[in-house]
Amino acid sequence: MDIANLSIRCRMVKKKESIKLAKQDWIDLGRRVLAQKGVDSVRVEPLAKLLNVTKGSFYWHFKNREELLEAILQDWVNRETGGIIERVESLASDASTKLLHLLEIAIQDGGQFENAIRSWATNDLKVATTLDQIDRRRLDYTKTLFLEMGFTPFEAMVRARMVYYSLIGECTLGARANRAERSEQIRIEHLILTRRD
Amino acid sequence: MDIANLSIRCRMVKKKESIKLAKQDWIDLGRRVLAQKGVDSVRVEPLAKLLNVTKGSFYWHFKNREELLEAILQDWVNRETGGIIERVESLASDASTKLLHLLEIAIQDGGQFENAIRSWATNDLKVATTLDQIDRRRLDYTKTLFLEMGFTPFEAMVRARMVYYSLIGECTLGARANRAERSEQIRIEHLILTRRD
DNA sequence: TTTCTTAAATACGCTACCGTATGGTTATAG
DNA sequence: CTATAACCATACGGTAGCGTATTTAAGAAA
Repeated sequence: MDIANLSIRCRMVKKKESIKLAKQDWIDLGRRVLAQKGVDSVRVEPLAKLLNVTKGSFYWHFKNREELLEAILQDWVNRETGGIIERVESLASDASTKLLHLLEIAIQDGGQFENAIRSWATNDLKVATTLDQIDRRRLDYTKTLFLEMGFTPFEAMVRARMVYYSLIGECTLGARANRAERSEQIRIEHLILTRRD
Repeated sequence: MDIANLSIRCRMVKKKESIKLAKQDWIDLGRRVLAQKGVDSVRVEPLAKLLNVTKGSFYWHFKNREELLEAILQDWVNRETGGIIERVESLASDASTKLLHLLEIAIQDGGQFENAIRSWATNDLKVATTLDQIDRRRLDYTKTLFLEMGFTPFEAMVRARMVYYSLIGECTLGARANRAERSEQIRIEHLILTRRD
């Protein structure tokens, strides 16, 4: 995943016969750079170079760099809505199985993008509150699963946090181990978290 | 914890009668800025301003910015060695109690510094491998605790990861809740993780 | 006191990036 | 066929930060 590969012009036809860019093209590229290099690397001139245009283009679509960053964040929120939770809900009926699916499918892109957002959030209050809302929503959902299993509210919350910590941890430490081992690990995690006194 | 408060000259005597800086002074300040603002904010001229000197001083102590960053990382490794693990070992005798202490004392500064290192590691291979070694050491230690409790190696490893994920997660999501609730949460986590079939 | 060493100031050139102003090109509506 | 809007290039002035070269100051050593 070289950063050079990010420069693929979407909607390009031939060699010199390029089509006009749209706002979304900048946002998409910005999202990838954010995921790989962090916010501080999302800069307009380098982005323009990757898109094979000059920044004249950028400043037609955006007021300034800040506006792009906001757009990237908003774009993430939109993608997140209707994400994992909905997919899990559509896959199973009982809470325990839903939890298992949650553990299985949560990590998709290795969490690079989420990590980038998290570290971005430490220096930007707006991002922090946005991320906090997402976290809360996911935690609440996970908590309901444990509530459905009959745990008390407090026990459900603690377990929900442990699930969420596991998911974040997997991203943070990077996907380790092979598929088979990971699958077995998930089975045990699921067992530990759903076991009663 | 304003960043302005970082500029306190250590080893300053009077008002204009300042003593020469040492390499460590730059490293200390660099570490704090790293924790609060991330690697990309550890820059020599701003640092110099915070220390009330010019960068002429910096380039006497360090070859370049890179050398400071390496020093900060190494400084962290040194501090880490002889850190939490040793303290836990000195506090208790049986594995289960050690685990409880580990859950209690692990998060100290809110994990800001560790978070900064983790996000730094995504863009720097040397940092990544260093961090990986630390992670491995901590995971291995936690695993031995579960082994002492009689779990199988695989079960011990999974549980060790869950512990470590919880610790990282607490840092990542930021210290939430009050002391009492947090204490109760730890008690339950400990229970969940040590319970057998 | 003179000399040597360490620490810091000053001045400089250089690069990366921001944002603006202005003008050019292309597609398309009338 | 022309006029307008959308899109982009070019050129500019400005700031922040890197690293170097040279000079200055102050304490230790001689």
